[in-house]
Amino acid sequence: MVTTSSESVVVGSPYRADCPSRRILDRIGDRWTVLTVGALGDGNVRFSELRRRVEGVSHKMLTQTLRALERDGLVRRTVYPEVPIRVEYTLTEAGRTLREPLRALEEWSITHLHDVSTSQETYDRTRSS
Amino acid sequence: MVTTSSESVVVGSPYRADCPSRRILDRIGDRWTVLTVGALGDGNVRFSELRRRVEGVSHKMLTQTLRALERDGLVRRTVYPEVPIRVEYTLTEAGRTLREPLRALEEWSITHLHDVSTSQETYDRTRSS
DNA sequence: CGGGATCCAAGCAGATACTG
DNA sequence: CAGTATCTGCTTGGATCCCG
Repeated sequence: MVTTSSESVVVGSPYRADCPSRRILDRIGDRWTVLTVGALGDGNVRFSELRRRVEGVSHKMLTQTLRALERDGLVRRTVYPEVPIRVEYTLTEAGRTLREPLRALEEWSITHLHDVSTSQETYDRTRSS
Repeated sequence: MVTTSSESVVVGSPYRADCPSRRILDRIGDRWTVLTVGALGDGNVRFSELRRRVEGVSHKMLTQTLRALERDGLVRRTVYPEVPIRVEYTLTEAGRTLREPLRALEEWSITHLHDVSTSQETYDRTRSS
């Protein structure tokens, strides 16, 4: 449990349960969030197009993810009342700044893909059988 | 950095469901993984100490996270057969390289903490009641 | 002390159906 | 086309007990 002392909480310690930056980490660390932000790129992207780009995402999950991102102020939603209706999503300024750290993570993944796989295989072989 | 061919990214397209880098992203993007890697820092850290540092993590989750990290080759586990037993965890070389991108994410969170909260409040106010 | 195994509740995510 | 709502299965994760 959190000891509620009168001591003021230091901002930069996400290991504390009460640190709000943890909530942010949870949000942006979400699987579909990472992929959606990446898929948005620079331009305005329609919902259906986004759905095609982020392979495997369900209708529901994409909607939820976009709502959350919009609520966080990272994505702007524009509705064109045409028939049929057209809705486009685009990253806000804040949203764009998020792309850097995410891309860094992505690059790390790609760089260490092979090593990690190898390590996993070794680990599994020395454990099973 | 992955060499891209012409316009579209070849290897680095985690939006495809079959791309293995997605699995990595899922793993390292995990809530406890991020916090655990951060909590490990530079030194050798005991299980119980780790549990204390990563506030809120359950016994089970910490174990699972550490197992996964060990399997990925990002964490080394050392057992000292004393009484009582002592087990220390430390980041491997590969594990240390992961800290940079994760720290970038963490910093982003801290930097944008206020903006995101404000945006959320505004969003909620204009929707409910 | 570290950690595996089990049980069970709660939250998450997919499928489906319906609206503007 | 974009989005909401509901229903439901399934995964997740916490609590607990036991073992080395």
